[in-house]
Amino acid sequence: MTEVPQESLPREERRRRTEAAILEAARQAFAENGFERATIRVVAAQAGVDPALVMQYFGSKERLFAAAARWSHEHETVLSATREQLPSAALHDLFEKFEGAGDREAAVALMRNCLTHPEAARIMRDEVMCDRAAGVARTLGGDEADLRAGLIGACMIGLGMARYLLEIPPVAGARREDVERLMEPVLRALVDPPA
Amino acid sequence: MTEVPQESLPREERRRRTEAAILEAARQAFAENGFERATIRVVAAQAGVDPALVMQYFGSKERLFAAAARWSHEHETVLSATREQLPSAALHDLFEKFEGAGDREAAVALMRNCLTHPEAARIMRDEVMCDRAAGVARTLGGDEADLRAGLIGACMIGLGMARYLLEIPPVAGARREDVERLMEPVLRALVDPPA
DNA sequence: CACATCGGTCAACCGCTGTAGAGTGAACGC
DNA sequence: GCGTTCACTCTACAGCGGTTGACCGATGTG
Repeated sequence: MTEVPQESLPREERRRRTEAAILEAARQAFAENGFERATIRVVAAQAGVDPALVMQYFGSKERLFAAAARWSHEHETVLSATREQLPSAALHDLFEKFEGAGDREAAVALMRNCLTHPEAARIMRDEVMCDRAAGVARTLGGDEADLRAGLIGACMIGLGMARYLLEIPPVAGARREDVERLMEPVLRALVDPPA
Repeated sequence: MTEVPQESLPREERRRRTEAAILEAARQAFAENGFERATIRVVAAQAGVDPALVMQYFGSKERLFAAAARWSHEHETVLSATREQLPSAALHDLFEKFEGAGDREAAVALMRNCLTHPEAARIMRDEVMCDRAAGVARTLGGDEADLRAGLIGACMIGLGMARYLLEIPPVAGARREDVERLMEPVLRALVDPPA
């Protein structure tokens, strides 16, 4: 967002673009450096704007973060998947989130901060994990469905962090298809636990 | 570490106890609030000591963190396990680390900060994951051994974070044996990948 | 006992960062 | 055209937090 020229645009459009520029800069900063190390001043500079304007638009750094770090549930397939489809659906959702077209930065921003920022932790626990796990548990059925669904979520968290945030070489460097092929049976062991 | 009385102890012993008190307070603070939110002042107060003394002992907040957040590899069994034992060995190591006798706080401190603190990320990636994964890969053998070992690590990271840091209810509240029983076949799917 | 040493404290500095309030010039409605 | 509105900027405040250097009193040593 290095200075998009906004000369003589209608006010409404101007406002929307500025807000979008700030949000994008914020997502990038929060995703890259984490909440604490990301400063309003850097966000503003990246958006080509005065720091005070960020406050005017979002009120506080906390609220800016809340607006920037969203976990979009659209295009997710895991909740409408059958037992059979569930493993590949879960993997597909993760890949799409981080390698697909949507705003990957927002997801990274949330994930990067979920261990150190209270609100990010809450969203991750309640909205991303618990709600979804409850739906998955219904699909699973059988004994300990809640725990099995939670463990599926845990594995997905681990895979996401290892591949996209920690960037552990063999996991981050592998081709998507290879990871999918190897992980599918892993998740299946939680869908259909052996006796 | 609320005020251990140290009247009239030999200097050397006094020094050791103070250093230990600071380290314990630091581990707790870093584990609980993360690097940025943990302040030298709070650490010092918790250790019953002046903030300046912390600097005198450790030089800087960075070095204090490096001293506090260690991932002890002692008592780990995964590297000496056979293919057959590997899944339960990995789970055993994780449980022992976080529920066993050793200093759990140091491990939590490292894990909590590995997404936002550069040095913590480095340790997690290089020392905790890569080195161990290389050993595990040798035990595994076969095709894509490195990737499979990395994915085992990823699952362990996910399990650890979900259970001990994010505290996702079904995973955090489950009994250790139940998690072990359900996760063992999960890891086995990476040890002996189905054709 | 006198002097050096060392654990420990006190007070202060200084840079950074979130935040607030007044001000400015261009777009808008009449 | 003209006053109003609104996006936006400038400047400044205030608190926090890492870090420092001078200082103090007890412990050790000859």
